[in-house]
Amino acid sequence: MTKDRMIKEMVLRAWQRASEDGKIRSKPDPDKIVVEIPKETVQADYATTVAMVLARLEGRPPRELAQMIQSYLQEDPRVITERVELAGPGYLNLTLKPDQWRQVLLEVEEKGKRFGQVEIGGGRRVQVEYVSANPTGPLHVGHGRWAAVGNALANLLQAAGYEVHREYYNNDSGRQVKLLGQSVHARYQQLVGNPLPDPEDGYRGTYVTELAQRLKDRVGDAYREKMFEECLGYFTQTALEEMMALIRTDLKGFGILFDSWFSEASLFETGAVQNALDELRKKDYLYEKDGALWFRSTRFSDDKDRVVRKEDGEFTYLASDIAYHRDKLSRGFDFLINIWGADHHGYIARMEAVVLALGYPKEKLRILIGQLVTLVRDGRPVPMSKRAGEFVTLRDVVNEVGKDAAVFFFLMRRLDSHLEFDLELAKRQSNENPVYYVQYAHARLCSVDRQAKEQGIQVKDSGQVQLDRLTEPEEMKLMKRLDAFPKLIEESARALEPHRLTFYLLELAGILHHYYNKHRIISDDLTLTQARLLLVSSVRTVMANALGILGVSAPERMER
RNA sequence: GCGCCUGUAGCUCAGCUGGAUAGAGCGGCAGACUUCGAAUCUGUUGGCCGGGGGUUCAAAUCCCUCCAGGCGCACCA
Repeated sequence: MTKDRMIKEMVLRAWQRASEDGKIRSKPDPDKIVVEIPKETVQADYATTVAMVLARLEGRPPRELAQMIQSYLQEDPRVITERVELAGPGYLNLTLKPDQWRQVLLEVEEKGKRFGQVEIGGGRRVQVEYVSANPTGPLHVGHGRWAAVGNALANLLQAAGYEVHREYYNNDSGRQVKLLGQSVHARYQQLVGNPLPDPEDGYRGTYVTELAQRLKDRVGDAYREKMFEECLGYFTQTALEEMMALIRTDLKGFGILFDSWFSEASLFETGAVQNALDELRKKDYLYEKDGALWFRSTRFSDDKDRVVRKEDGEFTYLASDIAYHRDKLSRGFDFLINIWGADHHGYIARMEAVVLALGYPKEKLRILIGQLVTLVRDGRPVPMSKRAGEFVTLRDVVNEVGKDAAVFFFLMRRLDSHLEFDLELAKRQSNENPVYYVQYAHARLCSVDRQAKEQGIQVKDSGQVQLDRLTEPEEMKLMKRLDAFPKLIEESARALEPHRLTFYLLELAGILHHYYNKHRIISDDLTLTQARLLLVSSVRTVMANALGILGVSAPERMER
């Protein structure tokens, strides 16, 4: 049980007994008890506002009630507190006995990699769909953000006791893919000496030429002078495969793995699109108008109805998206998470309509919208023009700043906050760079460990270590932060906000560096040394666990 | 015009499921290596939490409104 829960139950017992003794009229209500960690200027571990709440219920001054609750808290038979103080307008500030905090070291030692894992998921199954970039161009920086966030979120949910499935939805069908094939076809012709112009609105980046070059390497000039229509299938299919291979390679280089890759084209091949539309038709959610087929999404509070099959007989992407989500929903997940870029937020309403139309509660689908990324170099935004095909790719960024820095930077902001990515900062090897700051802390502790081994210091079994030798304020601070880790996992998972872990890591690293500079871990005092080695070993474990969830490596030494 | 996101220190941002005198990093200024790794640390500087109204014992946090920026508003993906 987490400490704040223990405190909460203490408060509840106090309320209960006050009520039984007739000191107050109101019956204990756990929902009304708030236990929180007070701000740092307050010298206490926990604070509760229960007296202020009671003041309202009882119509009496909060401080008077606080005093009364305080006396009950002090009488509590299961004493884990050292002090209970009354402060401000009616706060009760509780300070735990130091030994309560020291226990966390034994727990970290015992659980190791599993320390921090919680069971709020209860084995429920969640699917996270992220990146899902169109295979018509390389991944750009924004995709990097969704990749980092999606991966970290999946890891986080796993740590919180969910069973997680990661999926990439591949839009390998439709006009855009064909256009890619055509663009590659044109560049291919140019490469083999047939000056065919690029198609109107075609893809123009240098990657198109690269794809054409690969194709040429494979088939020579076999398709020279052939019109696109004659070899449409070959060019489109090959371009698509090459593009997907590039995307997979980039993601792998970024440390992102998926459990499955779902093909949009397969939805047409298996008849899934037709089946999905049939279901909607049966429910009277489809109708014909102006030669097109419409989904009655306004029935579910969308702004307007949406076309699923165009006048020319082609299906819109919405048709396959309906089929895709129907498929996902049918797989029995407890809920689905989609991570989309801000440029797609206009589709939320219609997707929610789809979920409802298919007969599922809206809560089955949680769409997270990520705001866009601005790259900054030397204090100036890096211009990105997709039109000219001159955007900075994810690969460029990873090559420049490294995988760990990129992932960490993508996770340094709340998802719905715009992200300014400073390339120079991400590369800097100093304390200004947050990712190095954290990794260095971990490496430093590994170094201490090596040092201890070299000096032949006997590492005792954690149960044998004299924990009460740990008395410095910095040591208490470290143990308190370690203790907070499982709760952090729980809250971050609940809020679907992996970025909280980066802030936690920065804070923990800060306390550690401070501690390291002020106190020597290895000294002549053997029992103290052993206690401190256990402490820093726990810090190291927790840092590694948190970094692991983020998808950032925890190096044992830093390259110098 | 409508919708979503954002607006907090010079800069980049936490805090937003309401709680005490609003935090961090960077920058600026002044310091610390004979030390287990100085890729580190210490001190200091810095705020009408975009403006206005409301709800509450209590508002950066919730509601309304206005202003500013980003992104959307397709029979494109």
